[in-house]
Amino acid sequence: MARLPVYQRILEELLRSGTSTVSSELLGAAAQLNAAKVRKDLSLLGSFGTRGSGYDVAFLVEQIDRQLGLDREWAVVIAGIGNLGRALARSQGFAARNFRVAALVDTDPDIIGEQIDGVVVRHPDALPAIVEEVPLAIGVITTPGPVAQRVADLLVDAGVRSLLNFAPQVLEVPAGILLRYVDLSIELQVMSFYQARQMDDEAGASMPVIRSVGRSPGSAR
Amino acid sequence: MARLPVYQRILEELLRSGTSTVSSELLGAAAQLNAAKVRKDLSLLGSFGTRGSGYDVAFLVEQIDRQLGLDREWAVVIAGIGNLGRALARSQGFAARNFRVAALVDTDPDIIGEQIDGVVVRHPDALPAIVEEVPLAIGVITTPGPVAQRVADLLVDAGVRSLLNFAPQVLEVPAGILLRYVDLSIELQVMSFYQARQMDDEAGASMPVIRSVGRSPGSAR
DNA sequence: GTGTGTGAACTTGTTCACAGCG
DNA sequence: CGCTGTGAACAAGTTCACACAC
Repeated sequence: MARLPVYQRILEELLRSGTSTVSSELLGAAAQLNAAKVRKDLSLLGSFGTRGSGYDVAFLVEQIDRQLGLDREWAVVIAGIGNLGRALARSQGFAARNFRVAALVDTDPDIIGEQIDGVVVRHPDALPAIVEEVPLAIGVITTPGPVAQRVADLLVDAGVRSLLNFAPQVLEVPAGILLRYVDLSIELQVMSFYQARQMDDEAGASMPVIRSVGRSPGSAR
Repeated sequence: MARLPVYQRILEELLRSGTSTVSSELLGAAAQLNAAKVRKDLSLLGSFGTRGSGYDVAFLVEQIDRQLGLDREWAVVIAGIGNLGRALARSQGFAARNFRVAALVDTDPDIIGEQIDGVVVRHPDALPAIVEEVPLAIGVITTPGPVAQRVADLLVDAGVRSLLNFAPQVLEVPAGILLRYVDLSIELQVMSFYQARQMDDEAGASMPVIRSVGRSPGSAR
């Protein structure tokens, strides 16, 4: 369920602020969804709530972590060390959780050998060798579009099972490989779509309907 | 509809390769969804297909562009000129379509004044003045989490109607403001969730194929 | 009383299947 | 005859409402 990471973030925030118990109502408010949805979601992890008081925050975090597979460490490889790849390599999003940037690859000889946060950039040809050191779980593609497919193939051949694609390119991967797109251009287009509709609505209707367009993390989100 | 930008990308690819007509079956295969879905989606833009032959690629692109509001230019402001903000400012995702990076803001005095692709970084206090020059449509938040809410408030006050948030922070905005999250940490967690399940399943038999595009949003997103 | 867990109603989105147009 | 457009069946996801545990 795509909402679990959202709950998680909120729960950790609560933990830091010293709250030990939370109701579905509260959690829902923070996640901007209703209490029933929260309860349904959490109930399918098991019955962890206490009727009358709510959920134990620390325990819930632990359960969600386990469910998300965050009790293991995941080795991440970033392919394409341009502006975006560099930014991601340094990003806190990886470091904060059990994701470790284990490898960086690029084809540019000027970039190979460079160190980013202690990880050396290597040539994609080294992927088989890299995998022998550390089994890579997740590949992040931040190359230009035209080479993205080739890179994806290399990563899959090297044994990577999940790909997160930032390149503006629809990729083909074998069945069984998990593929997600994070596409800036698509995000922007979706936004302009809603905004255009909003403007049209305002121009057209004599009774302007305030349309609160829902947020959506992940499915994205 | 969140799939329109995906169709668009494929259609433009087809245009470049000189294809002038396309069936729902083909488009579906390229977008990794079935033909019926494609037809349903396209039918609610109007009846643009020709029975027996398919859709005219160029015409379809134009219709989708109009529907997505890409026939107008959208002024984008990026708030938070760190690694990610810089990468996005230089990104092709903006330049390629009718999104123009009209302003960059940051609070760091060392960064203010810097030029990125011809746009000068200014202080957020200048937002009202910036809006007077160019009405800003979309705000992109690439600040650290803790200041994201403040920045969002500033942007909304300045008249920005849509926000794309890269900060690891759940934001609150007034009704009527469109808010989307692109959260690396959440993307990774979703991946590890599926991958963990996949590993667990492999004791069993099935190989689930999970593919997803964009996000979410939505309430997801 | 308070807040979970869950069946049952409802809504939204997807797939099927086929009539009808080019 | 091929492929669209669409109603009708189906599935998934969301909300409601309430019994019941604490």
